[in-house]
This record gives sequence, structure tokens and C-alpha cells, in this order.
Amino acid sequence: MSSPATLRHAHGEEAVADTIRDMLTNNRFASHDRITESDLSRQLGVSRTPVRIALKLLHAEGLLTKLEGRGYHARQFGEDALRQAAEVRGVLEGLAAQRLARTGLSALNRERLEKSVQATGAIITRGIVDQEAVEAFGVANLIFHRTIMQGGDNPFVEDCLRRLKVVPDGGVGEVLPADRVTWSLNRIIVSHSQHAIIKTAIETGDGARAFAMMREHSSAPVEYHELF
Amino acid sequence: MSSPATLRHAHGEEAVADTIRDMLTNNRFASHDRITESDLSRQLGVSRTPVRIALKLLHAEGLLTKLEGRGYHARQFGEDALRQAAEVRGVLEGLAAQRLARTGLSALNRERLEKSVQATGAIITRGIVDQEAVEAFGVANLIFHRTIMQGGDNPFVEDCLRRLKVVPDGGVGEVLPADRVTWSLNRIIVSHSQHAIIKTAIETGDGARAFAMMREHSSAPVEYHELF
DNA sequence: TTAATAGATATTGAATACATTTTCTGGCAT
DNA sequence: ATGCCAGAAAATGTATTCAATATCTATTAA
Repeated sequence: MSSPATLRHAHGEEAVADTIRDMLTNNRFASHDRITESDLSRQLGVSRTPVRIALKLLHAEGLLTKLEGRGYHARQFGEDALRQAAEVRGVLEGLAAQRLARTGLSALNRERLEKSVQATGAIITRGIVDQEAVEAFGVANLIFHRTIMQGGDNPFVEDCLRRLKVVPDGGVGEVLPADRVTWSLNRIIVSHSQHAIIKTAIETGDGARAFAMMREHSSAPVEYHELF
Repeated sequence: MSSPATLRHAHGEEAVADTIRDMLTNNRFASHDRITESDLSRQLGVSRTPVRIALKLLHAEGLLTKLEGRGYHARQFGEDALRQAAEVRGVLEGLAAQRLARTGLSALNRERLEKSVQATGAIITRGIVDQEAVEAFGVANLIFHRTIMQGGDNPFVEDCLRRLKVVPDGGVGEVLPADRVTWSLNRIIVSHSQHAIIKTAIETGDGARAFAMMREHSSAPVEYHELF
């Protein structure tokens, strides 16, 4: 899935931003590389104007740091960035879960959570942690988190959570890749149990429990890999 | 403090964005006004290029909604926007306070909180709620909230809180203006007590209390004006 | 009166040219 | 060696132009 150095979709200004964003998240720039409008415009085969706009947008997104007169750098995230992002994710997803517990689940959201929990349960019953299992878990996990995020029905929660995506593996429902974590059945069992508890808390209208468990679930796993 | 329809600082592309931002927050556009590049460029006396970039940035900030082919609208915030923003502010400031309780206060931050609490205490001792008192409260309140926000030492918290500023009166430490709330000594007493409790919780390292009280303090006041 | 349509208009997107500002570089004096 | 300075180079900011697309409007046919 290596993205080309030229534009995929010939048209569209957003396409330029998307392309550069991909280049950034795929570590196509070394940390010390200076990123300038002219360089990129040559590289992508478009004029400076759309590149200029794209760089400003990406800077506003937090993916680029400005070098004031010498271009941009790909923003570097330190060791603690993932933890910091997880803390924020925790309280925001917790808030969404709490609200959901208050307002009650729609039929659709209820089914989504149900399916997700069933899917992770099935992985555990099968008892084998191969690539297929990890992928299936990733899908179910994403559905679970997205349902809660959107179900919270607060545009600012979603807005803030979107900003955490600048951190590699820091987005909502993203699962640490196999080269960063050793996936074990234990980890899946813990996640599954937490999902199930959160679902129950929401269904019984126990907002405090939904908040606390969701917060724990969303922010702590960064530390769990010291456990298993 | 009516801002002129032309640019203040002749130079700088950011100046264009700042000017338009001011125009937006000062309700210089009717809700149905269509905002287009050409119109604004004429109005501000600059070419379309900087206006174009400014509009895209403001759209990314969430201040404008796109009309796809017909310009932008000034984003309208419904009745619940202030409450939704307050909920998010609550958990984020709560998180910052909790972290601060863990890591401990720097000498500077400790002094800031101390001064802020003393200032609000003095207002209560004086016992008169005139304009001077309200302004003094605003200053002390802002210092208190900013100290906690920044002291939490999590760039994502600050980043997310910054985004809440799109909501009128929704920013950190912003106090509802006199035309939206009747300021009473009661309200100030409640705020002061909460500040004092939060400060104590942080100083004694009681993270849970710091979180809970800060969350309450930052998100609930929207509802308090039904009390007093 | 309504619906369809073609031309006019408005709006955005991109490229180019130019201006301005800042940084980089090499040489010179101390 | 170190600091300073001037010219060159680089980078950004703005204006203007052309192109593409979408919207609006007036006219016509049913």
C-alpha cells in the first residue's frame, strides 16, 4: 500500500492535502527533512497554490510544525504522546458512553454493540490468535468505539477525537499493530470483558460505571502491554 | 470595540483570517448571509488568494460551514451547543486537574492558584457585585482555569480546549457575559468555593477529587443559572 | 401554470508572474 | 578564529489570469 509520489486523483485540492497526509503518516519524510511549497509542488506535479493551501491545512491539523521562513517539519511525537492522546481519548469516549447511558441506545446502536461483543466473544471461543483473529478483533473493536463515539451525540467530542488521529495509532478504535504489541488471547479477553461491561452499563443506564469503564478501557491499554 | 471592515495589520496572511474571525464572532454576518471569496476580497481590499486560504482555515476551525459551490455560511450553534461544549470542557479540564494533582504543583502554578483564590475571596469579603467585581472575577477565573489547563502538561488537552472557542462564550475560563446571566454574589461564592476545593485537592494529591470537582465546576455552571 | 432547457452568471480551482521577506553563503576586517 | 556585512538564493505572500464547474435565470414548450 505504498502511496505514489504523484497525485492519485488528478482533480481536487483536497487530494493534494490527502496525498501529503499519507506521505506524512507513512513516514515518507525523515524527521529533519525540510518540507517546502516549491519542493512539494515539483514533486507532485502541481503548482504551488494548492500545495500552499494543503500545507497550511495540515499545519492547522497539527501534522506539521512551522519553521518560520524555512518551510515545515513533519511533527515528531515523543514517547509520551501516545499516552497523552490515550488519556484524552479516555475521558472523551467516557463522556460519550456516559451520555449514551443516559439517553439510551437506539435500536441500531444496540445491535451494533451486540454484534461487536459477539464477534470478540467468538474469537475467544475459537481460542486461536492468528492474523485472521487479530483482524477480526480490529474490525469489531472499531465498530464498538465508533458506535459509542457517535452515539454520544456531541459534535465536539467527535471533533476532538478526530484530532487525536495525528498521533500514530492514537485514533479512536485503533489497535496497536503487531510490531508494537504481542497479541495474545489474554489481551483480547480483557478487551472483550471491558466491552461487555460497558455495554451492560449503558443498557442499565449506569452512567458512572459506563464512564469509568470506558475511560479505563480507552486510556489504559497503552500500559497493559507491561502486563502480558 | 467594533472592528473595521478593512484590515488592521496591512501585512500578513494570518491577518486576513483574524479579521474574518473577528467579523464572525462579532456577528457581523447574518445567519443566512452567503460568504464568498470574491465578496470578501472586495470588502477587505485584498486579492482572492489570501481570502481563499483564510476561508479554508476558518472552515477547518469549524467556524464556517461549506455550501458546496455557493460559498460559506457562518456556522450557527444551537441551544445545546454551549452545554455540549461545557461537557467536553469539563472532562478535559478535569483530566488536567487530575494530572496536576499527581505530578504536583510547580512553585509558579501554586502561586497562581493561590492568588486567584485570594482574589475571588476578596470580592466576596467586599460583598458588592458591581461591574468592577465582575471584571475582577473574570480575570481571576481566567487565571485559575488557564493555570490548570496548561499545568496538566498535555498538548492534546490544550489543543482540544482551543477548539471549543468556536462556541460563543464556550472557551476555557470564559465567563458568561452580564446580558446572559444575572451576576449575583451567590454565583461568585459557589465558584470561589469550587476553586478553593479544587486547589486543595490538587495540593493534597487527591486526583479523583480534583477531577470530579473540576469537571463539575467546568461543565455544570451552564445549568446553575436556573438555581440563582 | 408548470417543467424543461439553454445561455448567462457566479463561484471555485489552479497556474503563473511578481513582490517581499528571510535565510544562506562567501569574503573581509578585526 | 570570530564576527560582520553584502550579495545571492530560497521561501513565502499576493495579484492576476485562465479554466472548470455549478448555480441562477429567462425563455419556451407542454
